[in-house]
Amino acid sequence: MSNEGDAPKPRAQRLGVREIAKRVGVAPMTVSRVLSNPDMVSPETRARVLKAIDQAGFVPNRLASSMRGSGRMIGTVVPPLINSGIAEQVQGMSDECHESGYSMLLVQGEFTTEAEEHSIRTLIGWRPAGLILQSFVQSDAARSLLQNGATPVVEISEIKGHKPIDMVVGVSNFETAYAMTMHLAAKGYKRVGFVSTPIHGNDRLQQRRIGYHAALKDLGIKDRAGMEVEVPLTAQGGAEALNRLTDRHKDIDAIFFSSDTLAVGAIQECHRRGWKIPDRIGIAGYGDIDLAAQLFPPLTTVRVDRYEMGRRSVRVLLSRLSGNQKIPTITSLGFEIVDRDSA
Amino acid sequence: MSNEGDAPKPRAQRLGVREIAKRVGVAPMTVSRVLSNPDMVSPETRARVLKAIDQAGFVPNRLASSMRGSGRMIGTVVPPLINSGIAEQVQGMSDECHESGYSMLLVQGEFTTEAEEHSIRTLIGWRPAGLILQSFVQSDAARSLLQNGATPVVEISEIKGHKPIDMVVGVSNFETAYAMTMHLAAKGYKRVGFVSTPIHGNDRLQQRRIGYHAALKDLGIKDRAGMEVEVPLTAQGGAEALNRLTDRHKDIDAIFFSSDTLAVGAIQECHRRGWKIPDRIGIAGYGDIDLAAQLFPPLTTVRVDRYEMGRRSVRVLLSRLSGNQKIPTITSLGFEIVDRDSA
DNA sequence: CTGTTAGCGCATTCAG
DNA sequence: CTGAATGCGCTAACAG
Repeated sequence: MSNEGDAPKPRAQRLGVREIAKRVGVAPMTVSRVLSNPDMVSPETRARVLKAIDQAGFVPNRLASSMRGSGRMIGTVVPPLINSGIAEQVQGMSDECHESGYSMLLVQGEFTTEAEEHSIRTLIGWRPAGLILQSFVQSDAARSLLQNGATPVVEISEIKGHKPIDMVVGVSNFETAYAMTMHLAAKGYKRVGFVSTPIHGNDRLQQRRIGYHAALKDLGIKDRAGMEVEVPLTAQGGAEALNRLTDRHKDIDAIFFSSDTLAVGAIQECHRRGWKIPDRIGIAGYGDIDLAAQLFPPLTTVRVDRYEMGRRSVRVLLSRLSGNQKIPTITSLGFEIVDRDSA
Repeated sequence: MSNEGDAPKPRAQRLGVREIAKRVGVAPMTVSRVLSNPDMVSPETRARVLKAIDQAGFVPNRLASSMRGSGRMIGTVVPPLINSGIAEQVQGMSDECHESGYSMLLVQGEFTTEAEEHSIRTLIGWRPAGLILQSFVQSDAARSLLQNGATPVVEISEIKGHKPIDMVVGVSNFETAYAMTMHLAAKGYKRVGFVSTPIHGNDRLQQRRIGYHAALKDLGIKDRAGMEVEVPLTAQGGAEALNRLTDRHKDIDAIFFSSDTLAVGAIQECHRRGWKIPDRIGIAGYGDIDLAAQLFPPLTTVRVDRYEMGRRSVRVLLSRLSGNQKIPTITSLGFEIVDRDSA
């Protein structure tokens, strides 16, 4: 029933290091070395192996390599990509990964405890060399998953008051919002509203809100009810926020939006109403998206280099992977208040 | 030197199906079954295994599973995410993957032959269950990589005149551009310019351009020199295109932008100049991004459901993976000319 | 329903 | 510089 003795074991000639080795007349190990440590192989042998690989159209199996410890994959969980400026970060991460020969496993997660934990489990299942998280790790289950494992973790997160799991890259959202609120005050605005997208579970937004309040307090401005709203992350959300806020308080003179997308929507709404910006109302955003400078009127906003944040997070991770333990646990990128015409 | 006889083989108790099995007192295979075919295991055994897994915080190694043939990873190569509407597609793909228990390996590629080939090689190295490509596969090397392999491939691509590698999901960019050009003509515009982002290597953009020309021809409008420009995919690019086109031809009365991002930029430029839209010039976009409807004035554009395209491509792929061979090779999604006020 | 055997393709030893 | 043996963790395939 089984073919042991005579049949030449007709196993389909699967294309692998073994097969290539056979064709060239060397040991599989030699082929493997050509792939990962070319210098350990003599130039001639190497050339012959390379040629065979090319002719066969052989693409080494990365899964197998990874199982032996040298995985070149990094996993990341990010918030929804649309309208959020996250796309820039992902681009930065992707570029940096690519240049270093890493692949990127991407999971999108919402800001809920269960979703977060599930995403992290999924990623860990693939035994990535490292993890980059943009969700605020809340659940204890998730934290312990991460801390037990030997997988390095970079959180792209709020810098302030955060107990890092491992490494953190980010900006102080508190500072940025504080700075923008102060900036608006310095420009003469007295009654500044604040608009955010859903804050729950997002430490960055939370800190922006706190920064806004801290600035008001330091300015000696009393909190008034109804100066804040929460809307979906869409241009329409921005318009809606403008409407709600200005309905409640006719005297509101500026609004600080926690996202440029929102601010852009609000500005369109002002055009629709025939309101002059910044005369009738000042509008400030957050993120400095591509459109911000081009907008009419140009948008005053907080510039955070999202692309660089993405790149940096990967770099920090890879640096740790290459055995460098001298890496600071926290990397804070700068920010800039970009003063344009909208406020 | 080696411990064979007496030493209890002190292999670090790695956490794996084996270890879990030992703790529960079953065979590794049973644990494996609990993981992938729970129904094949008796409820009690299953419960005990699940409990042990949970207590140990065990996350099964997906690399190992994948090597045995049941990989749940799909690979994708996409153009740059920023400003392109690709983010929506990625979101759709991600959501659909997630719901089906798949993970997504993401590679960003530029539209060059080498980059494309490199990206595809990288992806194939991970032996994904399937591939979704948004680059126009040009190089023969890449095509053969794809065709030899047994990996199902979905191309999100132009529908028209495309020789598919395997499956195709997309819209007819030709038709969309043709329809929009006709639409503009029907609204009375006589001299319509065309603006695109760099077209080279991007079959979708190529087809939009061809569609535009075909419509002009059918309308009996002669091609005039200088009615087209190519600019970077930024709002500023859109403004620049407007400037260049209106400098060349004072009498141009509408511009069809191959991307909403461009159109938005152009509209801002009009505001800056004090030009009324659509009186002084009509502006049409492509994509119907979130902002389009909210813009002042609202943007006339081509609506293509990018999110759905992403979802659909994954669904088509998974359907093929589950053995369904009756899948049509081409899936064409619809489009819609959204007539708003900007043209 | 459960267990046994065998091996996916590569790379880490260690020995030439 | 090259090779042989061994196993990463899991799951088909086949018994029982």
